[in-house]
Amino acid sequence: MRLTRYFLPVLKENPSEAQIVSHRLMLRAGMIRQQAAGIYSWLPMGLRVLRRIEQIVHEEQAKAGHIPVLMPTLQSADLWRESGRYEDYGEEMLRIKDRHKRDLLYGPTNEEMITDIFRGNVNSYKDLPLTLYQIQWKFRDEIRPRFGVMRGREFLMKDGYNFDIDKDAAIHAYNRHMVSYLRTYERMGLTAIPMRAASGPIGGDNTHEFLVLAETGESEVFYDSAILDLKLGDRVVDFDSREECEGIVREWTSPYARTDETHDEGVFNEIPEERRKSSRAIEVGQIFYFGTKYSEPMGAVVVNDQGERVPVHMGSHGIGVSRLLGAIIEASHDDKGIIWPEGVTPFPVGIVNLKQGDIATDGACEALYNTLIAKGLEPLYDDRDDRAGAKFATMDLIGLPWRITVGPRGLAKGLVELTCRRTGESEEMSAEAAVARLVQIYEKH
RNA sequence: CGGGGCGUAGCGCAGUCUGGUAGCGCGACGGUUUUGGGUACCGUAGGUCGUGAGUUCGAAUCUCGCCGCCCCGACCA
Repeated sequence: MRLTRYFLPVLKENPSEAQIVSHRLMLRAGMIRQQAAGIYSWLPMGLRVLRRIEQIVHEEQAKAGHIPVLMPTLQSADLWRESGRYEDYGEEMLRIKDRHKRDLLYGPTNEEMITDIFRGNVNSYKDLPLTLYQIQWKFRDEIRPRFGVMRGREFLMKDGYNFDIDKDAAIHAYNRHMVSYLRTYERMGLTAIPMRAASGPIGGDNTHEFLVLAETGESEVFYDSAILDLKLGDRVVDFDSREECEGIVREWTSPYARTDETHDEGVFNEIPEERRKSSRAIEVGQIFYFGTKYSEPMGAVVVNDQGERVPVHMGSHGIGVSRLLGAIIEASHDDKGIIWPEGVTPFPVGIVNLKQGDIATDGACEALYNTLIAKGLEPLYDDRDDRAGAKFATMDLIGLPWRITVGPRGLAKGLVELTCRRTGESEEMSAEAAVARLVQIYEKH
């Protein structure tokens, strides 16, 4: 993409509405604009990252054997009356009436709807296990939205629902989700710690939240620092294997890690002191097993291998997709701007032309631009007629992990400069070598 | 919802106390200059001062209502 043909409205100054760093940077980097309290438009740069995150979620869900669907944002109140949550959910649920005065609501979550789909179409244990998920906009009418997309009222969420014949099978689904979530966050460059949590309005006993450590987090967490050393890395996981999933879950849930809601000072104090940590953290996902809480009242039953009608065991699982942008920026930025991890960056690399209008630099940039596209690494090419300083400042702000600087000085020696946003380190090399290096870096992402 | 604050040009702000018809910086646009970290100078455009009513010869400024936004708290992916 050429910057002169793109839509990237960056701000030099901090908008007064934004308090925390991720919110400020998302506004300044031209990613989002607020339309109402807790409701945002996504501009091209923000949308690109949002789509990257969605793509990673989809890919990891597919590996775990989960099936994508898409349910509407508006739901009939009748479904929620069946589960009893229409009354229970409270003011946070946005209620709407259509022209026939029928009660609708903008879905804050979809347990009822997915259960309705299930009960109308699945009758036999032979169709289990089944896990359906979607990535869809939700609305929760927070009393006080804040922190930009981290605590918006409208938010994009991956929500998934597993249907299993019994508790053992459903626990495997729970474990499978934990493993796939760990992989998902890792690919986004995040360290997300699974922590025993409280279940809230979804219900159920078995639940973990995934938390990213950050000073601006809304949760207070306590953990054994040993958990930070755990990595899934390139490990190939057989998601059908109960033993393997259970083993990974055991490994990740053995070190102490809890939110303040479930924190136990006594158990915590048994950890060696140097590993005893507390911090603020951002919740970026949660998984639940809640058994037959919805299937029983809503009649989601299947016939088992004995010919008996039994309610299915269910769980649900969420990833805060739009919130993740904020969480990633909170975890990865400096005083100049955002630093995107390679896995989610809107563009893999930026090209800075230091002398726009110069035949040699323009030509070198064009060639580099086309070569990178041909390699599947679409660059953001700053082809504006502007000062070097202004171009560098924009690149630093929007946070592309790599930058290639092309100027007459280097070109005279046949060299360009490859700069790492995270470390600030630069290296002069031929354009071919820079392309080869980038191809190598992005092979993993 | 309780407490606090704010609403003036795209962004950041001054002007409000003490009424006289709107200004600064950045940005945008045009030029000259400059050219490896937001260059300098000249010029141009852009505002029904959130909104409605009232007071007044006259309201960004005073009064009342309404709307919106931000911060702290309780609540939440």
